[in-house]
Amino acid sequence: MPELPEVEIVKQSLDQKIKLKKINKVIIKNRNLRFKIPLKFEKNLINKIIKKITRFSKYLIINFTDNTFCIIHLGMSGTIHLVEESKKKIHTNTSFYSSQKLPIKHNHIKIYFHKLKMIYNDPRRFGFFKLVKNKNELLELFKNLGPEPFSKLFNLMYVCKYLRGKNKNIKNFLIDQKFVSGIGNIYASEILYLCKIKPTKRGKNLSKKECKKIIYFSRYILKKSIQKGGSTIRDFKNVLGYTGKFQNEFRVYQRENLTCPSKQCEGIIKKKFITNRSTFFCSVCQK
DNA sequence: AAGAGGCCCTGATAGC
DNA sequence: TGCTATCAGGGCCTCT
Repeated sequence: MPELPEVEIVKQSLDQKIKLKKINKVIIKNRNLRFKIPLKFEKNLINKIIKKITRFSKYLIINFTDNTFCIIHLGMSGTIHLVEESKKKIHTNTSFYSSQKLPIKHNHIKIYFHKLKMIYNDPRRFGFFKLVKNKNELLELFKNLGPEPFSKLFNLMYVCKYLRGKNKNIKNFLIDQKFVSGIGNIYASEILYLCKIKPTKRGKNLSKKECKKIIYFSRYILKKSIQKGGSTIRDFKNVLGYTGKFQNEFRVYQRENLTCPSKQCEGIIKKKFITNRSTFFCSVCQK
């Protein structure tokens, strides 16, 4: 469930470890990710040198020195692992399998550098890798995505205007990447809790003050989560490595039937399916 | 055109 | 024990 903060953590660690490295070899075990990996993929990557790793929304972008790019999306279960050539794992990302041990199944892509390899693991195969020829093609791919919460474009006028007259509920707006990009199902519940807004409230019924809160707390939650190394859900091995800590600070997510954490409130956290996605909220203090 | 819902996929878990 | 059903959720696609 990598949302913006988790992808940001992966980006930061990847950038540290593989910047300026040259790709020596690529091995694909399974091409059937969200988008089928073309046969020429390996050949196209060989000898490319990594300039830097950047991120937009939930997308990792490997920038090569020849001004081409490789976009990586982790889908819901994708993880990236870096392994020293001695087969000893030196680093893992933060989402599903923050185990010291490398997962055995579903290691679909292996990219080899000098004394280091990068492994892409993704049991559910909702993620993808895509090579991009130039900056224009990159912009084209992202053109339908709304601004990130941190962007100046995600401002009061934009939010009010976007929600005006809309019947759709605010929770679905928060996870709608055309409205704002980077927020997923977990953080949407957390943001609305801090805003004290009911997830089912229709866009058109939000006051200006509430729109302001949406902006403020979207930024607040994502920033806080990045500071804590993101959230690690279902970390069943629970060992060393780059395990996120923000899941310990969830106020409502997966806290059904617990009391509302707000001091003045004695409500009980409820779970409700909103368009097939679990949503958590306090029915007393969220209006 | 807005919005709802289906679908892709595997693994963990619950219930019988 | 082994079976089946349910849930997890990002994003694309179709249908109304």
